[in-house]
Amino acid sequence: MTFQPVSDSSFVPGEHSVLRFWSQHQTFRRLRRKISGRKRWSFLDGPITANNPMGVHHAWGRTYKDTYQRFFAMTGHDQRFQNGFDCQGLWVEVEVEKQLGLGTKGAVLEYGIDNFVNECKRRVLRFAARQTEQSQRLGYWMDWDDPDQLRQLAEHLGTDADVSITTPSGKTETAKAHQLVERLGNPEWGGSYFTFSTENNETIWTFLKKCFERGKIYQGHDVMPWSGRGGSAYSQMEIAEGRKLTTHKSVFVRFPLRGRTNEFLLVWTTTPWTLTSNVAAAVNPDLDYLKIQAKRDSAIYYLAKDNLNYQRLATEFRDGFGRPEWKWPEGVGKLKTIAQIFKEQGGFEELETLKGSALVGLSYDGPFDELPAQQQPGGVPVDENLSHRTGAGSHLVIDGGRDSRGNANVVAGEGTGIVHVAPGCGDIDHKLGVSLDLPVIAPLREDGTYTEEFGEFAGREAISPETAELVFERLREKGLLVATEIYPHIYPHCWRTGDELVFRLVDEWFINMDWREEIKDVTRQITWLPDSIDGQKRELEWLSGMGDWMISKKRFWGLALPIWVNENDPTDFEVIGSLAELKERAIEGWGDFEGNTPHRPWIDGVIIESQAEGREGQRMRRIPDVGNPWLDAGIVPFSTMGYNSNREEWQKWYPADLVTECFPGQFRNWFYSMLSLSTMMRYDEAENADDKKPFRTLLGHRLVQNEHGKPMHKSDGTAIWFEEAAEQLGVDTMRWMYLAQNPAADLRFGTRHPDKPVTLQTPGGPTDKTREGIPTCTVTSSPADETRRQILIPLWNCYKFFIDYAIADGFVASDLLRQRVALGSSFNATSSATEAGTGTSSGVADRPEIDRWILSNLQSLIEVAHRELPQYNAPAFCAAAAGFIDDLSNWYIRRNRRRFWRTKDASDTDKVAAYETLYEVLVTLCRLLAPCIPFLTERMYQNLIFGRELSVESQLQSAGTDESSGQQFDASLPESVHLCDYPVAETSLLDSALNLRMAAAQKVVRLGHKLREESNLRVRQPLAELRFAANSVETAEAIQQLAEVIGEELNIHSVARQDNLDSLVSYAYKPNLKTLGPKYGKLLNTLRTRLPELGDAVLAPLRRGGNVTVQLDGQTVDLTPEDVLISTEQAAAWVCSDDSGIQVAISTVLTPELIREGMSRDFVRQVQQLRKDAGLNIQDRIRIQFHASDNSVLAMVAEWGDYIRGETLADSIESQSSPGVQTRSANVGDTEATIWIVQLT
RNA sequence: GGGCGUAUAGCUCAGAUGGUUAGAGCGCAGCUCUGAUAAAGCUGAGGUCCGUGGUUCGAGUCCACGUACGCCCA
Repeated sequence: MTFQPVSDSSFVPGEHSVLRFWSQHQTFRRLRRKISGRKRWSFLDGPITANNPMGVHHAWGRTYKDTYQRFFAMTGHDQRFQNGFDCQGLWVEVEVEKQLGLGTKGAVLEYGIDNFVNECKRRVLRFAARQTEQSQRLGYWMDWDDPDQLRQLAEHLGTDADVSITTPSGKTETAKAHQLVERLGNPEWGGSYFTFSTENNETIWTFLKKCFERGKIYQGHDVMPWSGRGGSAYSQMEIAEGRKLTTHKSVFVRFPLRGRTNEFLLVWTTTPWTLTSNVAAAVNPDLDYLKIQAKRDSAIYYLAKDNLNYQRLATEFRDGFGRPEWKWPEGVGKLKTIAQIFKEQGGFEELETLKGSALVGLSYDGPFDELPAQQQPGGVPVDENLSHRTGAGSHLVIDGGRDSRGNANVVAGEGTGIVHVAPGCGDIDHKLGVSLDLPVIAPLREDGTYTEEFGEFAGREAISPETAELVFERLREKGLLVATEIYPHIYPHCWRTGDELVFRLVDEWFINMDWREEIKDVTRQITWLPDSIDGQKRELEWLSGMGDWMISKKRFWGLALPIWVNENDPTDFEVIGSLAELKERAIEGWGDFEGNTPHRPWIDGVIIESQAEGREGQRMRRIPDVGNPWLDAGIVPFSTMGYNSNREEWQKWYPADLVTECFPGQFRNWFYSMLSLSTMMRYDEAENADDKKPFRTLLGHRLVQNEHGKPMHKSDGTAIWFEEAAEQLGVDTMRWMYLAQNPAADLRFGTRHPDKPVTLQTPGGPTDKTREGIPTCTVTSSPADETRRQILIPLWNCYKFFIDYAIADGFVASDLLRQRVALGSSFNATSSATEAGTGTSSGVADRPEIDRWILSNLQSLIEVAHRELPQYNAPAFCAAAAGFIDDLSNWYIRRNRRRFWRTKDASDTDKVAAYETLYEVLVTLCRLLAPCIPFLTERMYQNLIFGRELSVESQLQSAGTDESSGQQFDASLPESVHLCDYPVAETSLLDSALNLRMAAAQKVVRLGHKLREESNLRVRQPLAELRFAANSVETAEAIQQLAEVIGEELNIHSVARQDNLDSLVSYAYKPNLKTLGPKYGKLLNTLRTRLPELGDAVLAPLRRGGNVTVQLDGQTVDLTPEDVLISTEQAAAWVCSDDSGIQVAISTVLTPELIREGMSRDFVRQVQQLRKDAGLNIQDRIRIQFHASDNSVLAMVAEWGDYIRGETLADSIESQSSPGVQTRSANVGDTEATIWIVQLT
């Protein structure tokens, strides 16, 4: 077998050819066959939302997922390789609404829920196909569905046509599209799981049924953040994600006190529309309030004393609102103090101070008491229990009370200290109202407009500015308006549509989470990585503080919540646990439903009968709500592993060994939902919390940011699409970046330049826009450049170096050698091969020290891999691998180049040892790095083992023909690096003493380079002698053994060991504070100044390991060698330096001989550059011609001609009287010469 | 308002258990090396280790208070 020549790295086209290779050779399928039936390693994929194409932020987690799966496959673990798609929920609806131009819930109803839901399914299938293709480009090996088939299914959804598909497992299935779609991902078919599958939805029913059996499901009424256009309430977690800085027109309004003439409560609000629903006014009884009188109309106002001159939002005006992007809005003035507002209106006078408690109990006239809503007994909607009260009749000053932590709800500062309370419009307001039996006035319908009880406001949209203006207008007419202003604040917005949220009274369904302690116990059983972010603590904190879980949403596309309610009695409801149970209970509608998926609208028509005592036979109808999508994702540890369909199989894979996701947010989303659902699912099956955990280890990682550490946004074109990065940076590069990154820190990935469009060379040909039609743009990334420069290119060049010389030299890897390096030493076949020798003339033990050194380092790296990767610590492995590549490139190969250059000689065992060592290192390194950078390692492996180059060119040539034609491949060797076993360290090759020896030599070299630099002696100038001494015999011997290597590297003729450098250097002494401190305490300061003064005369014995006793300030001080730090200072004609016990001196004397030798090196160097510039091959021969006016050059050539010819493969060197045409003027020593070469054919 | 965390070179960050002249990578400047390298090596400039007190022979490190920023919760 011969190696194929290697050109430059061409990472991206190389990746394309590897993808083709894997596909043609079905490499992944073979891997699965190889590990089938082995011990299991269970990975559970967190579903990716199949609603948009992937960006680079998705690729981080997917790189972890792929790398660890590949690692565990190579270490012989069977796996499921199942990807997941998150399919249901509002995020899909929002996109589909946009796509169809449906702005409101009403528009959706008009379009038809069935059409709408089918469109949602189609969107999911199309983006699942898209993300599948993107994932494949990343090299992510999963049991993927055929993307084209997913698109085909999308096309046929909603039609009656039969569709045929071939499943990933190879089965052919024919049915209507929706019937195939609902079964995607089932164990018999294989492929990704889809959370819209019937299995997934039905398993959530199982969960909800268990909740119901434990009495945890209830219907609640609450004031919830609500989006009018979205027509939906929001959970706490969603609000936190949607906060934005905005401005509102806020208003100071006055409420006339009943029974007092011209006296008012001064009230302030940022939501004028809620004034229509005012019921009460809250004060803090402990706070001081002022009574002031306005000069203009002699009106008397009450307000909190501290608020009168309070600089409202002063810090925000200066510093913004807590995030960089939340600066004070331009064009909005600084806020006025209340005092200033009154001054501008004619001035005021302070009358008296009183406690808030003095105000409690006063009644007042509301601003909109004429509205029917204010007049309606029991409030809006009517509460029968409060039918004796109306809103208008309840206007009292109340105590604002305290929150759960004991803080007052009403505080001084912003506002007036008197808070307008509308229990139908606010969360705290609602709680207050409930506690005081105040009637609730809820003004808004689902679409965010006023109900009919609100007079002229009826039908108006609450959040529209016109509504606010109408409120101001009416207040003005009534003489209640004091002032308005533009007020910036952080306000909740819909996290998807960006609309402002309002607070609205709604009926929703909840899970009572009073079993949180059970979940916390389960949480404690799990390993949370990385350590530094305290994931377990964060999760426990969330679980401690979380409220009940609102699981319903008044939407269309999602889990059909299996809650059936008695049409006559809303308190009579039941949760159905399976479709079988539903079928049994159904009295109406089952026939129409059967054959459809359990989604709206099809399931909505199924009616069952109540079995409640006294209600038997009454009709029950499903609530129209759909479920919270985190239920969909949280159930996957059960649904995807066959909990309901094949319990035995499920037990094999549960719990998962690993889940990994981007963690900000997931503590209250996916992690939370999985923990909760698993705890409930297992409550009646397992005793110990440990048996309930859905996964053993969680690996979280932070966010991908742009290069400046700022978030990337789709909206401003700074978010990088996956293919933009993949085709410009290369996915091996990206993968290394992700893997080497500390998962606890944001990754500053790179920058997209929206103003610089670029054509991408994709595997499918050139393209200048994404599939969605977005122009593709230039992406720059300095971490990617760095990764390529420091890792991938050096690795590639090590490989190219080997191949170049192996070809030039005719080195052929023997079958035995190939077997040994490809199969690894854990195989019997190989160990015998090792014993029998590998066709080489030397075993490892006989190879030079530097060969054994790199092989020893290789074994260390293997050990690091086996230690770190099972602990999911890729950064530690990557760091070690980077160090190894650096050692290989900048020390091993750099120091050994000459061994490869030597002319051909079959008996040159040292040269063979060099080739075999480098060959073994390269192949083993490929196997080690294969899980991390699967493309590059595959290309290298194919050539190193099979002499097959996966280049673009060879792909083009072989297109249409059998790729392997003309090549014989050894079937006994793994066909792909990914079918190899992961390397196991050969402990007999580990030699830590050797590592220390080499480290000492490298230290000497570093010192030598430093000395040359300091004394301005370039390396090409040979020097006569280096002397060294060390503080231990071992170190000195180590350096001595590597003296030749050191001399070569430093270009110094003699490297000589000395007992000491006394004759060349003087010594400086310093106390070692660390050892002396504890012994002498306060004497240390004296010691510090006096000890160096004692000098070599007194302290010399310390250098030879002896002790010294001295008198200082009348105290006896015993010094051991450890107590003193010794450094060197230089003497004449030598320069010296030292580092951790090693001392080095270099002779700086330049003799004429040395100078001529240096000139010869310069001369060679110039010729080599000429060879390179002329593009000569390494074995091409030349003739050298030169012209020099200085005789010293001629003298040098006369002396060193043989050397120059040997180094440069020159047949002759000829001095010319004048410069030639193509010449190079070059410095040779201190003089100049012009040199040119002629190639010999 | 509560809890947690962070503050070290122009940028990004290391700096168990207190110890002498506080490091690395990137960037910058210079030098060197190169028959694999888009490289690499070396040297240099660049630091009130957020501030103030304290403990100690000795504090970037431990303690207290303050300041700024981040995250979580309310």
